[in-house]
Amino acid sequence: MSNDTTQPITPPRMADVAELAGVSKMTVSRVLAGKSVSQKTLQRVLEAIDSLGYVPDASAGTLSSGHSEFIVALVPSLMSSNFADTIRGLNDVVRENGLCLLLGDTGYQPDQEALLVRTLLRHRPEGVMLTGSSHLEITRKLLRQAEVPVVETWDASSDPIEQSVGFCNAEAAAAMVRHLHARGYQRIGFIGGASALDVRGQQRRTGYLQAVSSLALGAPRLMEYGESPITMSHGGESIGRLLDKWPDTDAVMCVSDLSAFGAIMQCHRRGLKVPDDIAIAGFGDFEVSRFCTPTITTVAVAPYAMGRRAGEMLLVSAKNRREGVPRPKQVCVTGYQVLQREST
Amino acid sequence: MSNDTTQPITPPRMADVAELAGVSKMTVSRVLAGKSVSQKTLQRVLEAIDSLGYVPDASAGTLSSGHSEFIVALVPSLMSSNFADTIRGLNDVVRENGLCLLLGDTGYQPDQEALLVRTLLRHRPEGVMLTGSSHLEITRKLLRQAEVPVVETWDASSDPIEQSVGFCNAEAAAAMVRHLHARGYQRIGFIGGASALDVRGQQRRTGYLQAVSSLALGAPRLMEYGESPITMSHGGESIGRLLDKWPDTDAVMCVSDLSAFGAIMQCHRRGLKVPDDIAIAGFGDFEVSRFCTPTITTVAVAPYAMGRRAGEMLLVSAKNRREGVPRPKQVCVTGYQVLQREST
DNA sequence: TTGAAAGCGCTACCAT
DNA sequence: ATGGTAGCGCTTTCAA
Repeated sequence: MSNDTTQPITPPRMADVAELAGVSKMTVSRVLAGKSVSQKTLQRVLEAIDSLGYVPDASAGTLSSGHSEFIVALVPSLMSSNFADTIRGLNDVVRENGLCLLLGDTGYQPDQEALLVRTLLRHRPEGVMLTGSSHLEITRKLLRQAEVPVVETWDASSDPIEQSVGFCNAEAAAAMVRHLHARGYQRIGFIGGASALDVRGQQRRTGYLQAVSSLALGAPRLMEYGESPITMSHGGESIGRLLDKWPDTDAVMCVSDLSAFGAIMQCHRRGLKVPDDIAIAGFGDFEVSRFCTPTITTVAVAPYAMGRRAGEMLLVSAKNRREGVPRPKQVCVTGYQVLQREST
Repeated sequence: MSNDTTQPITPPRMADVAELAGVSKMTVSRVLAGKSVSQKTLQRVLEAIDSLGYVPDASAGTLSSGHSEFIVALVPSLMSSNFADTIRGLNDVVRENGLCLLLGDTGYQPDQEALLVRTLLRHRPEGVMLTGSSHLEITRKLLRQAEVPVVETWDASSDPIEQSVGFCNAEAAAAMVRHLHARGYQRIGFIGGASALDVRGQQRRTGYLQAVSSLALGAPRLMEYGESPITMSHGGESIGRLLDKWPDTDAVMCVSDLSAFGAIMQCHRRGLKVPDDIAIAGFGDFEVSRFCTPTITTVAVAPYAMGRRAGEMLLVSAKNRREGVPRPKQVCVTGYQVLQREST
């Protein structure tokens, strides 16, 4: 009968490895850190680690060294493939450098963001990636006091907390309006969410309004409806409302490809041809916009690249902090591109 | 001229708070843990915390208490909205209970999974969520040795490492084939990825093969092509190949709604009507399948619910571990449902 | 190349 | 209700 005790068995510690290998803890520590030890010692230590199944305790290491090897990332929503791509880019860089990702989902709630920042700062991350440039003052204060490297993404902020990587959402949306106008459309509407918390959506709306105004396209045709995150169902409902209100609309730009797709499907059901009866454009270059019929004219941004860049900026900044090098504010403006496809 | 020094300022520690409040560290610790202290003391401590901007150090707490308050989650891909939903469900539960999510992306690579497990185990998580039930022996061993609560998701494993929550992918796929057959389709094909590493995709293929065999539908029409994660482009290319090989196919089931969508769009381009000329079904009930034209017949699973359930199981298991209560193996089978829509 | 000692910031435990 | 003491398991620093 085997001794099947259930009481907590403490996992092996570094001292156990040291004893088994016949060396001191320090030597084991050096092996783990990849520092130079003699060939023979290395061998013995590795064997001991292996035979004990030793896994170093990160909290002890962090406490002692002052380096957590954590990067925190906060996104408004885990559901959007756009933010997921940014996380993926960040994670790739983070993993390549042996760090870990601590993820938080703010649900587009600034107070939730503040709460997450406060909670996650306890782990003394080496860097924090935020989404957008709009944050509560308490959030900024917590970050400032922690002196932690911060990079804001998805928005080319003019006054970042520290660094930012992104584009101007208003400008990109305006570019789409100008593009539609250049193709001959005159009565251009906009479909977006009703939530003021979706700052990037609001910025795109602002860009639309500015472009409509400067092109003298008449009164704006603004349909704001539904909560973020914007989904496909959003587009179907919104286009109906917009056309009810302004039946002679000849083109619509949507705050997201997802709602553009929903809008197109709804038009088809209503017997409207896209783009012959009405043109519909999206934003974000989601996968669906490349594969649906008609393919959707959109604005490509670079979510994955933003994530990677954010990771790189964070790592440089973390290094500078360790070395006491000053960290100037920095804005990295990424490009966007209007992609003309079949829907306009 | 302000004293703009760049040298690292150590953040306030608990002792600083204690001193300012005129109490001992222990009292501060109790306040933070929400334990009972006198009203007056509480007030003073909270004020001190606030005025210093004190943020407790999690690594010190973890080292001392033995509790990390981390939950680790490993997914094959951050891009799939299905896995993102599971993460969201898990994260919601995790956050509701004040813990943090450590996220890892295995890229469908078992060795990457093992590496992540090894790395993340250093943080002594209170629980680990894995995707699928197929893992390297080293992964299982690391997890077993750590005695950490583990739950595998997306697969009703008959022999879980500890717990599992999911459904039988083969059975669900077979149910779809039977559904198609019941609607009168006879020459049913299957489109999936070519990668053996996508275990759930392979299981669905197995289910297809079993159903085709038991229904005596003749030789299987199997098109395996492309790498995971399966995307929309996958479906377009695969359907072409499948129809080239077996032109009289009357129905196709795809390993994912995304490839089903791609396949349908490709059919439209070829002038084939769906479902009149060919029926196409998907798997997973992605958003696109509810909104495209025709809407796509699919198998709904419950990604978000699986994530939540996994989180709950993990927390219970973590509590049991703390209290020395034995943790029996446990399999939670979640449902699936064939949704008949327009595409079949 | 290796080792011994000190201590990182917190919590458990036992006093008072 | 509150405080003192003793570590948690590592890395840093200095010495050999």
